[in-house]
Amino acid sequence: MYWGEVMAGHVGRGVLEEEVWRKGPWTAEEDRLLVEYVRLHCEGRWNSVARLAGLKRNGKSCRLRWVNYLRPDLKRGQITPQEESIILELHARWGNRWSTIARSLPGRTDNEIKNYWRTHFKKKAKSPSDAAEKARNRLMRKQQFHQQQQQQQQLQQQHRAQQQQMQFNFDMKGIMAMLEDDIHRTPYKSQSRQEMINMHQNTTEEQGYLYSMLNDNSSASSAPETSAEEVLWDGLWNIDDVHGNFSVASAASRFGLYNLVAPFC
DNA sequence: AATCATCGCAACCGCTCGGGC
DNA sequence: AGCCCGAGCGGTTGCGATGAT
Repeated sequence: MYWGEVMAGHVGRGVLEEEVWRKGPWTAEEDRLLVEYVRLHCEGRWNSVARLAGLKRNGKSCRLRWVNYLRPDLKRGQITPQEESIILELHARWGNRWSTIARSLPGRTDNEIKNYWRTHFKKKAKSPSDAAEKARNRLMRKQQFHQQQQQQQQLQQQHRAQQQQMQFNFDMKGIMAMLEDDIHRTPYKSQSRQEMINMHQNTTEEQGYLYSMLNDNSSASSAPETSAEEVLWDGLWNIDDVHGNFSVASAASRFGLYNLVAPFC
């Protein structure tokens, strides 16, 4: 147990008061206080946590503890082979943009993915036949393959899309109502509605790609079979990633989160 | 059994970005 | 326009756990 830097500031009637931030591992009691605070006040304004929650931690530390460890929608346990392949592919595409990669892995944090990469792939990547290079090559081949398939299927999809359009329009009304409710209930700093919608569109593209990638081993031709609607559904489920890391895979825990937090927000 | 090396992960640090004033 | 502050991100560190010798 150790104590961190001393923050000095003028408080009250010009009296210099020293504020000492606690550092190092979190205790169970600190965790309990932080969870209780978030339950009551939701996320955001982390710097006020120290005052309001009775924690001698700075806002940064509180945010990190919540995001990386206490958040109820976190997925525990080892990284699965599927998740590993996603990490490889996305790292090949985006490099060390851990938070971006984490958005495609519901329940996983950027810190967790970063640590996983460092311990599992960084050494391998030093050799000429490094994993990242291979992944990059695979990605190129898949993109070429995907483009060809897209061209072939474009005509077929146009016909199908027309048929689906009517039913889809009907469904979208319900979905948008749900999202409206979701966005309303989950505060997310500096994320305007239009930004979220834009991000949703990007996510939809990514989901389509990931879907094809995950199906690559079992049936290489199955990915292009994925209908535009399925891809859209995946994207819609993951729109929550931009402000809460939610997807179908974490649906159950999400309800747990709302039970814990949302009723108070 | 003791020592050393390695691994895995939680936590910290420094920087950047965006919003408010 | 410039400054300040809060939040988020990627890089790094520290330490306990585990395995090898």
